Amino acid sequence: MKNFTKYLKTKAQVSEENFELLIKQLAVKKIAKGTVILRPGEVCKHSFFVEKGLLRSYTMNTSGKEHILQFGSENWIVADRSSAFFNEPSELFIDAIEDTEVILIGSDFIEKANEISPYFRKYNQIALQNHIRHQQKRINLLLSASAETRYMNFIQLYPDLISRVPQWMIASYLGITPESLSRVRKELANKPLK
Amino acid sequence: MKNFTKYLKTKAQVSEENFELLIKQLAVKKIAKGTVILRPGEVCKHSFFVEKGLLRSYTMNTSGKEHILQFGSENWIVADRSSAFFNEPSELFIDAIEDTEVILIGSDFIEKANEISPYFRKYNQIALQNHIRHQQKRINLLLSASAETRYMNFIQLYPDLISRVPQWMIASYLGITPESLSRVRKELANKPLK
DNA sequence: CCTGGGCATTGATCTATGATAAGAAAGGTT
DNA sequence: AACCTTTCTTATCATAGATCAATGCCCAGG
Repeated sequence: MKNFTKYLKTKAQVSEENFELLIKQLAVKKIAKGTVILRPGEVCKHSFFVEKGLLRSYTMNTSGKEHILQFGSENWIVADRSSAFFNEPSELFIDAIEDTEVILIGSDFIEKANEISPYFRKYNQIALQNHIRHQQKRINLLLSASAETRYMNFIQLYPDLISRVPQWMIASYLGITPESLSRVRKELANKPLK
Repeated sequence: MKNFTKYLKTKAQVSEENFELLIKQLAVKKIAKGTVILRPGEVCKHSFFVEKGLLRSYTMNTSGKEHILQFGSENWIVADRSSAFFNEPSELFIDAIEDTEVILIGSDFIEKANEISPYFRKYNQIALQNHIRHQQKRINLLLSASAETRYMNFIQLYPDLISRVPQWMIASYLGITPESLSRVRKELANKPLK
């Protein structure tokens, strides 16, 4: 829980004593690589704070094709926000790309934390706004940029993920086929300008 | 201010007396068709509640191509949330597609409303979450669906906009060229199954 | 240390959508 | 009504990226 502790104390500015109160609401869980922890139809009852490892959320269309919405490595929170907030059945899968350790954050925790720390509420607000900003950038990229540009953007945004995520998943995140990504990479290798 | 009044009283459950207090913070503004009310580099100091008319927000890349992020007709709020919240320079344009009447909502208003009505804060939260959900759906569509599918989705989601928004703007929203949209429409007209 | 199943690469097509260009239609303005 | 501008359509050609198929690679488990 080291990362999460740090997260709470710095980002949400939770005091030592409040911290003691809060951690009682939490559960830690180990998730083996490949394990699915949320699937369509289920309500997303927890947000998953990644202590260690790597998660992904994705949709699957009727013909079985996956489309990755988010990766979450250490210190990221992965969840279906809509499902959790509105208490609706999710349309997403969430599973583990690596053996992963997560902190389960339920609504009870959120409520308690909101009561206890005014910063927590504020930090949550910031997190939501960041999410919106991030999604907006992604929409804009999808509307305007070529596969190559999107890939370069990905590299810049998530340099650490390049080596941890299989290439076909990156392709899925970018909205192209693995073959296309392979070609894009080849072309980039040839013109190593800069 | 009729629409906005209704909006405040129902969605944010503001009482009559509080309402009187709040409206002092507000300004109404008429915006002629084509007028730009936010441009890149400026900080978005107001959210625009559309009383009547139609706004759009969009980006423009270096070669002058526009990419529409949002339309906002009656009862919608249009703004650059990131710029407003984080007090950063915006990267968006906002302008009027029709002669439009907006309510200017500044941060002073938000703060006051939060003080006065607990529901207001809550409603704001809901609005943010809705925004996220909506963006996520759009990302998923852009990742997975053809131009035709995206267009049909648009029709279903915004039936009223089809007649009010010029077709090339819809194309821009969908991430395709006006010519392509014209083609898509032609094909849809030919196969009027269902 | 073999071996089999994901992954990545590569090549050969195929297809949806882009680019360009031109004409037709639709509005607004005088 | 006549005119000009903007929007929409249509046609042709060009291209990014998809699809299909084959090969090689790697490394995880027996």
